[in-house]
Amino acid sequence: MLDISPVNVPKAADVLADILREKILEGELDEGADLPNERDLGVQSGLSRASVREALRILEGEGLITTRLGRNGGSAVVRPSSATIERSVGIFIRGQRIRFDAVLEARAAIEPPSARFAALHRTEADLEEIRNSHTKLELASAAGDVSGYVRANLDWHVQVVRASHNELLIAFISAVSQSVYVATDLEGFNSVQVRNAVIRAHLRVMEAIEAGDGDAAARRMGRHVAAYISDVQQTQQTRDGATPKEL
Amino acid sequence: MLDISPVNVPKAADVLADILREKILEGELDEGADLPNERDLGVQSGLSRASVREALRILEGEGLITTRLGRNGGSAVVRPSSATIERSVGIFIRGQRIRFDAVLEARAAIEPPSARFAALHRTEADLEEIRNSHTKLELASAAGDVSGYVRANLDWHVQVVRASHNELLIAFISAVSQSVYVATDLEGFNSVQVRNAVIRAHLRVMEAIEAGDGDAAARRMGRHVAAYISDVQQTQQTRDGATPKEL
DNA sequence: ACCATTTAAATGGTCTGACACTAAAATAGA
DNA sequence: TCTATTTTAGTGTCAGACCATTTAAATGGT
Repeated sequence: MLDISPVNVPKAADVLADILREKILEGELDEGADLPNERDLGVQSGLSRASVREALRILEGEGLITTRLGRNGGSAVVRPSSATIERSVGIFIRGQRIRFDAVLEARAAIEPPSARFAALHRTEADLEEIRNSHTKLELASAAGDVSGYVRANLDWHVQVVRASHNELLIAFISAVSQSVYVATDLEGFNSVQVRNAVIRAHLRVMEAIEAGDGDAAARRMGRHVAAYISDVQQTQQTRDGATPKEL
Repeated sequence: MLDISPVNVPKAADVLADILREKILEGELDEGADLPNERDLGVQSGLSRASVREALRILEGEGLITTRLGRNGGSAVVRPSSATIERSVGIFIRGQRIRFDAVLEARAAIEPPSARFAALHRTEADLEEIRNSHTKLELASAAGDVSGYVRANLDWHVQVVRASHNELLIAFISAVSQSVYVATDLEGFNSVQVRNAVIRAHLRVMEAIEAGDGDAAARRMGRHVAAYISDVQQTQQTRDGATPKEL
């Protein structure tokens, strides 16, 4: 007797989405190119408009197209940005109940090597951005604006990684930072000592990046994030005992 | 006169998807829970079945639900896995034309600290998995099966990161490895010397992980990936001149 | 009573056709 | 020429039907 393995029946919308995705990623449709309107796509593909719409919605979810309303509307190809990664990482963290510690650990893993690359590849414009973020940080700290301080802090770290000019690391750090921000307990950073220590650490890292000293940048960033993590952990323990924090 | 900024009109499907997503991530609907069928969801939400389906398709794309056909079918909540991250990273790399160098650089950044965590957190089962992967690597290398060798090599690296027990780092490395594999030039590993050097490096890393020596694991892994990258770059240069490789 | 077979129900997948809404372009009016 | 209006090309949404698939229930044979 014939032994047929379970045949996979792909859905019409998936098939169309696969075809269009490949055309986009292959470069046959480059950025800004308009796709045919939904009715035409239906006629061309032999599918109903409903299926075509589902396919387009898939691609939109993947960040490959945007769809505009009204005359001259329709779907146009866009470059997938790190936003897609950030979204999926955010969902992953929340959905898997990744422990906050693990998120910080990932940050601690990525940032020192990123700082090294930043020291090696940074441009003058990059330094400018990093200094700007640091200035905001100092201002917020002096003003006692804890929320602004936390935001500026995260932004500084993202800017440093940006200077590495490695788009993947930038995307990862952005994704992780997003989640760090929503979970960071603002009260933990009310201490002036902690804030001042952070500022001093940032200055040392910036010096190394400016000097193009990759080893020093990585080493100092490593110490800085390690100190940050132990601060966070201490704050958590004094506040709510041994309860492991979840996102 | 009143000055109203352009109001954002969310689409029906997006609104419903937002609501359901929040219920899922909040834990109100936990893993395995069945959503109402599409018709009921339509009645409950006051939307048409088409809009409901679009909402469900969004959630499916985010890896939050799966949908089964037939009687007792329907949509059920699932835990978002790293597969979602892998997909978005893959699309990002291809869509942004991230240079192969940058992908390798990201790997080089993530793996050494991951190896450190692996040394600190690995279990006996982890060691077993790593050793298994390494055995496959040696067999493929001895048999001259270059494709199998490359696959086993990537698998070994993923297993090491797995031993770190940090789900985020695992997801990142899996995502990146996926892309490394499809872009790896097999011919670069035709050299027996290169393959043997890799095997020796793996052995040294494994020793450190087994011994729980985080510093050594990170250091050795760092040297290993650096050597790997310079091998790849040399192969590329001797073959096709200065053409930068894209994914 | 037990097992194999057939039937029916539940549910997602797809199609058709219509109308509503939006935003840009064409047109008309001053 | 400039502004207000109308047209129009497109997506957004809906309603309803039918198809396809899976499984539970009914049926029947032993």
